[in-house]
Amino acid sequence: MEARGEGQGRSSVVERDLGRITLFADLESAQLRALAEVAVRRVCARGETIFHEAEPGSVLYGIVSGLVRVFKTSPVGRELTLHQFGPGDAFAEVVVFSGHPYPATAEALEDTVLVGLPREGLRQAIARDPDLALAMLGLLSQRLVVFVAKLEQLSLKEVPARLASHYLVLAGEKSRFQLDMPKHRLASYLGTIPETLSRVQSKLSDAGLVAIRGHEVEILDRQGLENVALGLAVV
Amino acid sequence: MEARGEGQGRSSVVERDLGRITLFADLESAQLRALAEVAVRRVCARGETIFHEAEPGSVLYGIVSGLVRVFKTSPVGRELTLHQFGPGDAFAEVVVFSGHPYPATAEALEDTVLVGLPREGLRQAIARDPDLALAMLGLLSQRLVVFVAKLEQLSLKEVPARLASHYLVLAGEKSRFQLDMPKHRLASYLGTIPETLSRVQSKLSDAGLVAIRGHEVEILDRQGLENVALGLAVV
DNA sequence: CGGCTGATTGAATCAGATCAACTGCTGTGG
DNA sequence: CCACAGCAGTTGATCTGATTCAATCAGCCG
Repeated sequence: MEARGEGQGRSSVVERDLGRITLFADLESAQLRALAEVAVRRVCARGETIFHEAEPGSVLYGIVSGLVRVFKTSPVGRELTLHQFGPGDAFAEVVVFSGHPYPATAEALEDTVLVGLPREGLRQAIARDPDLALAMLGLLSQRLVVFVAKLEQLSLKEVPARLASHYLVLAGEKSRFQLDMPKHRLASYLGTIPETLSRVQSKLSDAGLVAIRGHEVEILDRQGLENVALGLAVV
Repeated sequence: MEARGEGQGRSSVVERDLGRITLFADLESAQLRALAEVAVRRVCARGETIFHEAEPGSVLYGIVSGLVRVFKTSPVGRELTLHQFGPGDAFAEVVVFSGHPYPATAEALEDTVLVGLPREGLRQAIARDPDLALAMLGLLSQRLVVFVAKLEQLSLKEVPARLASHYLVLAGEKSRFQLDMPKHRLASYLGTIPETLSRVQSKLSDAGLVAIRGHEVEILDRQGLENVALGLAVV
């Protein structure tokens, strides 16, 4: 449970938490204090559901610490992971501006501390501060770009191409990196299932494009991997 | 070609056009006039490409009249239609706020009149007018909701379920309606190909759920169709 | 040492894509 | 007015990527 102290004490804790959210990092301290007035702290245990798909609600969350997964579930139990968020990230912006219920389910993957911002308080802050408005628009646009890429992958690319691009994104400039989630979740993130992911991973290894040991991946043939990612080469 | 008249004349034409875009419909006339100063009119012939995927750019478009399709193309030539937009709609908001190049290609399906708003002018208008900011946030959120639904459909539902939901959306309360695009484009919109769409459509007809004559669809068994849409029933 | 979860492998199956042929409609030009 | 080119749509036969089901294996922790 949270401290229930009134006024200054509670508020300044939340204010500090808010400052850690990227979206609010550049706010004037007066703005931040105003937001802190309406913000609520929420602590979730690992495994806890933060909100459920189709549940009506109007609060945007920022992650102070912890890890959160946002996903959709099919009637037959398969899952599609839409995002995995860490400290500093904000999510569920959509319910604040669209009036829709939560379009997906959010779950805490670790013990997680959140700051929640209810619709009205946030809308007022945005109305008062154009920079915050633009920052929020940037965040949503960013999200849209990611979704368009995901749609393209799901509809037009096969699993090897999706996995190859994912590796390339994670790798960036480097040639070795760590997978940031267990493989069954990576499968759900790529819109497939663990068995298929496993087979595809072997194929990429056998083709000499990557080497995998546990959660560590090394890129051996970047060009080849890019060709697979673009669908130009088969594995 | 467009009239090239300076000042009042040209500006007021654009101003009238801007007022027809839903996003700007509620703007004060002073705001509208300011926007009109930076807006450019653009006329596209049927079949013309408005912008191409990966092309750098920074202008948001509103549709004064005509019809526009936004889509992604795969290396092997398959297409995924992301949206079809008509008069009053705005599109390509993403490039204004994210700095990314256009994430998809836009094509005029009919002779089309557009108003284009370059990044800086629009950002200034938004900074000045909180209501416009909120309207824009609402639009982007709306878009995100649509994309999440599309992602779910592509990854978790099979083609019959996608087609059934599409019918239900188009139908609304009514039991008869017109398809708003030719079938090959509907296929691309649902993430499949014309042959498959054709077969699935027959299945829905054979199961007595719908009746189809040309572009007119009649819903015969709403409950049954909803079950298919949810993936609860097979056809 | 069990027992659990995550990961892998194999065999069978299936939805959807591909390839190819054919129908029907519409508009154009001889 | 008919012939025919051309595109939209349908239908059939086949192929294939991916899922399903089942069994096994590896690592980890109590």
